[in-house]
Amino acid sequence: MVETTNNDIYTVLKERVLNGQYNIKMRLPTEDALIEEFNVSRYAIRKAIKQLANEGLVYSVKGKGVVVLEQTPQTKEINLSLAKINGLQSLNSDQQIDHKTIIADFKQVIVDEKLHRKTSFSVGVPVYAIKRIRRINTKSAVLDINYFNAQIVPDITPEIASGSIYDYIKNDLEMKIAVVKRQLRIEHASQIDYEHLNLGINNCVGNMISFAFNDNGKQFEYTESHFIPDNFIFNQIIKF
Amino acid sequence: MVETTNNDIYTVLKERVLNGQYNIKMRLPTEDALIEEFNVSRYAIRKAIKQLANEGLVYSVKGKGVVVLEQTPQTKEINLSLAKINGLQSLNSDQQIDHKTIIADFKQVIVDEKLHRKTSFSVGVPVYAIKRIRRINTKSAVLDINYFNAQIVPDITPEIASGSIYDYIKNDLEMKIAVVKRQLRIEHASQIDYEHLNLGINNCVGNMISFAFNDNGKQFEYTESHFIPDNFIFNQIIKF
DNA sequence: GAGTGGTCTAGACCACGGT
DNA sequence: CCGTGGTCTAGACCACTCC
Repeated sequence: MVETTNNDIYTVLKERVLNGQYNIKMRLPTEDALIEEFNVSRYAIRKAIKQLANEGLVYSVKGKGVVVLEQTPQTKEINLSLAKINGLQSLNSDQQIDHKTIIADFKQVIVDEKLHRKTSFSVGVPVYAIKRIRRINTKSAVLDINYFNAQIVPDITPEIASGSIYDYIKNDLEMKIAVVKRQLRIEHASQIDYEHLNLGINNCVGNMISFAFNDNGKQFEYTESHFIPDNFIFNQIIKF
Repeated sequence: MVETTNNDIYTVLKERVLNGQYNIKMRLPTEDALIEEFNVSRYAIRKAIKQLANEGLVYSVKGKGVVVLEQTPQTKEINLSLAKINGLQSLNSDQQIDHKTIIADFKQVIVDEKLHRKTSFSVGVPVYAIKRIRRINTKSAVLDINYFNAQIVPDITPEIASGSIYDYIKNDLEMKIAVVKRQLRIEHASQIDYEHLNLGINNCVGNMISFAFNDNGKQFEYTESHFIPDNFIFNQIIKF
């Protein structure tokens, strides 16, 4: 996520926005003024501003200027979490939450027609089918149902699965994860959810479905993450 | 969302990607090749590719090229829905779904400390507090709890609220909506949800919380949209 | 009409991937 | 090493906002 030296411009501007240095006018200085101040080209300035806009901190209006969006407690949190792109994603990659992983199921299967429709892996492809429970603060909070294409992600072991498969992919296989496409739904809890999750009185789960692609454009993973209510927040910013 | 004439490059490339014209190599032509073909500058080409990347259709790799991501039935849907940015958002703005709006509550209140903490509107500000039920296919599917800053969005009437408040804001007030920040959670259903929604056997709701800002950076809306399970899908693309 | 951001061009150098 | 995309500069013109 971090790039060259001129990325510093973004950092400085962000700090100023968060500190409220521009709150009097609710505007950033003009691009020309920033070009002068940082002594860089317009490209560099615009890139920094675009990054701020992507985080929902500012908004550029043609003919007017770059508007600073009101800072509110809630929205500050949103900014933060979006900046770090954490949230549930961390369950798949690096995580800093205190948690424990339990393997409920681990096997290798061949994709049939039914599994094909669900995962969109081709029929006949060998995949690892893994079920894992994530315990967070002594609660079974997430049930991960993973399918990894065994031709692209070979030699997964229960040992690896009990740690981070993403670390294995990145560090051991030295494969680059390019894009993850996600769907999020709310579903009535199924038998398997009741078995593995601490649902309490709730009878629904969140279902985050992920399709992950490597930098050759190949889908190597299909995952359903079923999680219990009241514990997770997803953030999103829509620009008009 | 649409810009200048050279936006056509994006359209052409997108069509080719979706048609599978680049599937043999799983690559786009190099930037230089596209510059030749379209006879434009590198800037224009890169802008078009970036747009494709934002939709999750392609992924640029330094030193390698622009990789086309595998097209699968599921992921195609994701692409589509993201391209149109619909989903639940449509409930706030333009909507094409067959639905009916029922006003359950309509009043004007002054923000107190408690409401301030929830909405992040300043204490003392007059707001419209509106509750609306969205019936979709004869089912009460969504309960919208809106708070609009009455100083920024004045003169809302029940008539306006029974239609589209966003249309009123855009067309009548001629205000520009700049950014909407969203949180999505799954919550145990509350009394008011049971009263107004066709929850069936489910005892949970999705809660989409929206903070909307105009192009002066001012937050003019806080909304909670409570929706029933199994009917809505949210999409997201994460790039690494 | 003056000021501002949005688009676009032409050209340079760098960093990474693959051979 | 070559080819590729990523960053950056300098400068131009256009479209919009606001006085």
